[in-house]
Amino acid sequence: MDSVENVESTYSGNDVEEEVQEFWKRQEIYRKAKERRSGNRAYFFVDGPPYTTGYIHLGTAWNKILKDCILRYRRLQGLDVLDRAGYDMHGLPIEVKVEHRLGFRTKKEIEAFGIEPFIEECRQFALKNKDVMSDQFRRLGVWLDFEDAYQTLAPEYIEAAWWTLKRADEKRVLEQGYRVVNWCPRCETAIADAEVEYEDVSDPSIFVKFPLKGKEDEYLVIWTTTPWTLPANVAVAVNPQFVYARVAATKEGDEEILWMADDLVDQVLRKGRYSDFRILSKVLGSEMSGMEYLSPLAMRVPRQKKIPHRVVMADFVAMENTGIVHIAPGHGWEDYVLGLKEGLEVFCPVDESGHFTDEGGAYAGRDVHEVNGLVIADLGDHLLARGEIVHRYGHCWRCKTPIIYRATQQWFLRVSELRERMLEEIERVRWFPEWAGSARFHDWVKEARDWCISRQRYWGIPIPIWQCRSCHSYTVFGTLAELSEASGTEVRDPHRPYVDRITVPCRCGGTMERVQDIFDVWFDSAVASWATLRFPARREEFERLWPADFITEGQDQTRGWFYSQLGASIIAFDRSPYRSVLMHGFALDAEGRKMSKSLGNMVTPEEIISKFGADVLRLYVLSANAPWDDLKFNLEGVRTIHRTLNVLWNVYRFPLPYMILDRFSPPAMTEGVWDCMAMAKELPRLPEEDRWILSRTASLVREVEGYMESCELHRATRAIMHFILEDLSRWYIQLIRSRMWLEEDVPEKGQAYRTIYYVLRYLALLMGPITPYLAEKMYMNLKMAHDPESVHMLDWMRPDEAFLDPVLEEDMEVVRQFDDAVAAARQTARRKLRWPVAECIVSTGDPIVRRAIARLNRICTCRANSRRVILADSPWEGLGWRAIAQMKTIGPAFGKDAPRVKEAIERADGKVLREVLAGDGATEVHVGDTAVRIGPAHVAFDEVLPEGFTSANMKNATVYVDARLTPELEGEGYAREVIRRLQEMRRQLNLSVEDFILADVEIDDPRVSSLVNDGWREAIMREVRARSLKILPAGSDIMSLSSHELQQEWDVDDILMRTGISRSASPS
RNA sequence: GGGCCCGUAGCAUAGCCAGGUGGUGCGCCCGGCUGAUAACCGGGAGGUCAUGAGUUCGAAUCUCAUCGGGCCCA
Repeated sequence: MDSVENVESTYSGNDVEEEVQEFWKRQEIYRKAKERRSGNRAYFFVDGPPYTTGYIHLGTAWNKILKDCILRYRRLQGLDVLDRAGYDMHGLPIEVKVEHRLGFRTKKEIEAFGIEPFIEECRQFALKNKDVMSDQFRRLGVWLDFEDAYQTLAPEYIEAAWWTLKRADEKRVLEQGYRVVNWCPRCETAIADAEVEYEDVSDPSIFVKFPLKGKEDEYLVIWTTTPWTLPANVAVAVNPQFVYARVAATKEGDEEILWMADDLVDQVLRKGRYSDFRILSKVLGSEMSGMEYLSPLAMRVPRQKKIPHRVVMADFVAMENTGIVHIAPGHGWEDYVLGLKEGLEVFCPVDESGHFTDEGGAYAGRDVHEVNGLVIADLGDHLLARGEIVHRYGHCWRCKTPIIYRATQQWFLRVSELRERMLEEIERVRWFPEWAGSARFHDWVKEARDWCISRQRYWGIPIPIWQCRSCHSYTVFGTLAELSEASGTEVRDPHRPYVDRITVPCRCGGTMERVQDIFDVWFDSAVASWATLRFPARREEFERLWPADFITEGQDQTRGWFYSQLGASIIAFDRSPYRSVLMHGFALDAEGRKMSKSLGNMVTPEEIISKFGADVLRLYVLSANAPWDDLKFNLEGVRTIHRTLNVLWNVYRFPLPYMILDRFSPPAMTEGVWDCMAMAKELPRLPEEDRWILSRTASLVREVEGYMESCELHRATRAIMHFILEDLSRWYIQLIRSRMWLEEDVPEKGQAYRTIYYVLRYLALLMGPITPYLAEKMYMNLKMAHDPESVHMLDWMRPDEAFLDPVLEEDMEVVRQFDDAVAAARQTARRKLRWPVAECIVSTGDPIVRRAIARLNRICTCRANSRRVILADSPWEGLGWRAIAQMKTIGPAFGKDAPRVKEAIERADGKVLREVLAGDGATEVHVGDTAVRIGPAHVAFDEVLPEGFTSANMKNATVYVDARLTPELEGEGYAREVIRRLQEMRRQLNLSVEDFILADVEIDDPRVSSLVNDGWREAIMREVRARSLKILPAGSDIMSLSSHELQQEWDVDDILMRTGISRSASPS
């Protein structure tokens, strides 16, 4: 494998990414990876289109990373993945941005500027941002088709929306109606429920007296936070179930009669500062039906004089405020519905811009917010109380203007009629997590209201309805061709204002013109699943692929894209447009708060990438938590991930120099193609640690597969990281280091090369979907000449069953615990790992521990740096015991002799006493001249370690370490101290692995010097690759030291050592 | 006010569905290793499992209520 190269000593995500990006681009890897799967079983993914506002935030990045990870995985599995990216490019947000840029504040300014130049500005804005965002996504390593992204502004896309509306009309769910809608007075348009954002605001909170018709000083008391809607009042509602009181209330000597809910009398009158009251009578709400009253604003709003105000029944009236609700069907949804039921007049004296019309009488021309104050003033004595209230109020999602409710003429889709079908379809979809569908989405759809799809704006898909000026009949055009044919005009660009100019002759002889409205922008993305297949212009792909196999978006899209798509799809095809959905969480800051510009806690993907690289960001967001939980961004967590990838980098580069030195070549099937099956053949001959890591690898692949199937990406990534850190870095690599250093060409070295090569190839494959750059970089260096060009072109391979060895994995786990226990026992003994010990005893009754320690004894001995590792029963017979008198039982039993019994017990040989008690159950001790009988209850025993031993516990066993030194052990200990210093100096001279040196050592202790020299000189020379070495007591040969290139002094456990080394000139 | 989700050491997370000794990582303290080396490893301290009540022999886990956070709605 002469292609393997050494790599930089530290992992730099950005360097790797730059190189890999360059490779992908030069070799057109993305195209090739797709082509490789072309024609295979299809996997149809639909990208939820981000809105083209120009920057991506952490949540957007997370969203695309999730998509990319899953799609890369599917592609490795051989599926032909349809991965067209998409962009949402119409709508109010862009209009608002462009308005800001042009300095406009009203629609009139836009009209004056001209719709044509205005929408062209919008188009340019969207197109530019689309490209910026695509570049940002690419940098994240996201492989979606950005070249051919679907764009909601494209004519073919617009056609899909038109076609869908035509279906709605055919199915008779399209309706034109006069209804109350959310209205933004700044944007002068209806907005959808989904476009309303709720924020806390302070509003007036007023209690108003409505005079009863034909009565003197008798009133119904209502409460409202929108005084400006009082000029449009036509009724009040009471709850038929509630008890209402007729109260005589006194204030400043005057008495008046007030009606309100009985339970609320106290608090209302307190607010109105009444000094006294008495209840005259009580009635049920239902009995108040039909009572008539007058508007207190009749003098200001002439229209009010003609309105027959009355009391109506409504179940939605709550026991709050006064229990009587002011009803203005022109300005409230519930009011409007109630009005329909009761046949109330819909009075709406407010225009598009939120100003009162002439019908508003004294308020004509005034803004609603201004009218709030005027109304309060005009109410005069009819104002019972006033205050301020902070409550949630709806605002326009784009311009943040408080919305108002207005009754207007709009186009609707009667979604409420489709509710049952939608609920049925939800159950057929596979949801991740399950409750996203069964609970959350289900509950939302259950409440679904009709969808107002018309907007009185410019930048959007024009509603393809042409209506006759004379007879008012209308036609919905489903395609551009239909429109061309009917109008005799070629449709170049189906946007406003171009399509507005097209007229169609009506059957009645009149002329049809397009209705002025454009679509709600949510309707654009609602048709994405077929628009992205270029339906209806093309049918073949639609027939073959639709509905989508998978989509994934944030939890906010429950009411957004999950919903709009389902609604549109039920209308168009009567079935769900997606088969499975992963609902992911929101990106929050480290405190769990929403990221927002105003809070200043935004974290941009760029800042993370520039510091750590895209792979680190990817692995972080994928592993930090379950996809459906909110992501609490934590920089420390990102750093930890970076460290993990650095460990992977070290693991990967560790064997490379040795492989290069030995000209290692992986087993090949045919010339230059790796034979991944070869490993299985030599499996029985491999050392245990190799078979173990191969088993772990096989287990890991299975584990990852399972987690990927259930979208548990956090578990998949954590399993991989655990493997890298625990199994590979902290264990396997440690076990095979010495095998890598072997000079001779021995079989176990080749086996180690082949094994680690195999593991790294698999790891690169597994990590392809997660860290596509690093995986590619590893693969580029490891692959053989005729292997697939890219790690992303490999086929998912599941290792042979034969590799799985659960017993071996279990045994190795025991050994790792043993290893930890030995380290702990050594720490107690203050015996460094470098120093050998004579013996480790594993005392246990557990058959698994016994099996493991026996079978993997070679590894135990080596890891423990012990001459022997042996098994012993539990408790270990080498232990001593100290008898401890149990005064709780001795006291009552022996009375005043107790202290002397205690003394006798503790004087006895604990070990003997214990054996006797265990055997006979009782024995005698001598107290003075008499012998007394004692039993097990009177004595407890403490372990006593033999001199020089320490111990530590592991699971189901105790490890005893004999840390006593012998001259032989001491010699090796010091020898290893010498080796370590000479190696350190080699490093300082920057020598490479194969260089030789000349070395000399002076030890300031004649005994130690001769111990090391006599037994270990040759071994030291071998280890440090020395051609010559003198080991002498201090002062014997200073000249030899001073001649060296590098000299150093060391303090080794209070013994002074001087060392000197030089490069050996002779070639190796 | 309603629906869904979340709350476990300084921080982040596992365990919860199927009740029985609360794991892990980072950080911190102490030590080790040194041919992966501006790395790596071991040990230790650190927890009212948000709060309160209930079910149970036994609750982080099941139930209810409350508090805090998130998304969505009214």
